[in-house]
Amino acid sequence: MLNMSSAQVVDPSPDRTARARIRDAALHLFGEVGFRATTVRAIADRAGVSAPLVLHHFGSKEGLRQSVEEHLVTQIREGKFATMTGQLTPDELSMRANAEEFAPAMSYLARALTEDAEVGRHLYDRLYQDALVYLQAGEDAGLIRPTGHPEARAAALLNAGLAQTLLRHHLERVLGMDDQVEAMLAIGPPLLDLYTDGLFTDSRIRDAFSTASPSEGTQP
Amino acid sequence: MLNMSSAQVVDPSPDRTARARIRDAALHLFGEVGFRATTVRAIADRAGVSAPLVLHHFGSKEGLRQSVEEHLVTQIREGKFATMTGQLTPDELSMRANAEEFAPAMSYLARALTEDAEVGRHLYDRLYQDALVYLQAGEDAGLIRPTGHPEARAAALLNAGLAQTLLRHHLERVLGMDDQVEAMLAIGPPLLDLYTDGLFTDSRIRDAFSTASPSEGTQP
DNA sequence: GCCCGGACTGAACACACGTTTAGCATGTTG
DNA sequence: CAACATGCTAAACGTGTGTTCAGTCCGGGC
Repeated sequence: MLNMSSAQVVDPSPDRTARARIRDAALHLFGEVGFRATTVRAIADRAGVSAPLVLHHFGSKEGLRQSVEEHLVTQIREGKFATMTGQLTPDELSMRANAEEFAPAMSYLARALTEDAEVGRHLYDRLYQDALVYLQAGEDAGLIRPTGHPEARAAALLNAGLAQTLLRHHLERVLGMDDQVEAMLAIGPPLLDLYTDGLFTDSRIRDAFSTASPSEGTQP
Repeated sequence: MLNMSSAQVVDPSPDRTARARIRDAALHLFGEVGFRATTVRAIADRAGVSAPLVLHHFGSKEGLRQSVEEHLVTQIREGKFATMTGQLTPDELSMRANAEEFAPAMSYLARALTEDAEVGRHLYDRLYQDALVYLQAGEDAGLIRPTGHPEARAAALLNAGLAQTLLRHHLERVLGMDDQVEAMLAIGPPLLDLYTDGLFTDSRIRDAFSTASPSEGTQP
């Protein structure tokens, strides 16, 4: 908010239509600092246009948000953003490319997930359905253990995956990593170990919970 | 924001000092809708006082936030909020009591964790240290599996636990639960199974990742 | 009684910001 | 050429909101 007026006019391709530049600028700023903290003038500055032009094209700041979100919803439908749940990882290079390309959208969606925005619900529901069928397919193929609570398991695992994106800044900080990709790579092995062997050495802890009360929680 | 002026003046104990009522009202509203979206007048209404009195006691809206956060930091130091990472669960009744008592603070801190607020870093660092020593103690006691990446594992598990709080609204929605405690109880068993047996039936998936590249990620 | 300081209020101020208005180019159509 | 639409801007307007001002009430010390 301080030197918002002096925001650099990033014009990677100055020939693109002003309307597109405005929408990109809005996505970037909304994702970075949030909708309310972003001023129409800051969006205009970043897109290299005047403030009234923003409203000329989108009617209002709220209309601009809706346009941004509609664009995101189509991308959600196309199955992008699956990487938010923990990288599917072809290789590090493509991870970096993906992270860079979708960083603004990811920031926006991360924000939308923790507030109760329509687009956040949309994304979560999609990822949840994906997780359900993915886990079921793994079960059918004999790769994933069966469970008596498929919905709860899918949701819990989805949350665990999303958390690595939502809390990426903290992850980088405590692990001393320089960027998100590095941090994601660092937690890969321990997560694979967790998913393969579990965390406990035996069933004593689970037994303790199941005898104490018929259903219970867990620890870090 | 609509009928913010008609916010009910919740006065559970009208004898408490105005200063305390103001701080409570601020914590509640900041946690509910965020700092920027909360007006000084709304805080004053909720506390049953006038807007200038808020500033008389705390200097400015920003000063009020700092006062709120200082109060939270002392509570963090006292080790409250450990339940954010997945309930330690004495029993359902105390879970509900705890959830109710700390709901406003939890909302505030959940928000602080996903933005990059000072108090959020403070909380995360504390929980991370707790997780590290907790897991190490479990290892020493022979209950937790050893790992070659204790920091990364602790951070990843901490995130997974926190996610259940950060994404509680989505969890409730997709599982059709009525409140957070119910949802937490629902994911307890699958998480215990995950921690006890793992998710995969054998090590094929991990092997595939370790042969493909020396370090890699995961799926929902 | 008098004074002083602190809690407290209604009214007003100042600024930020979304939005509106009026107008200027430029290109296209009749 | 006239008429008009389109993309765009500078300037101004109106409102919401943090903050300040001036003053009231009240309790305690002298």
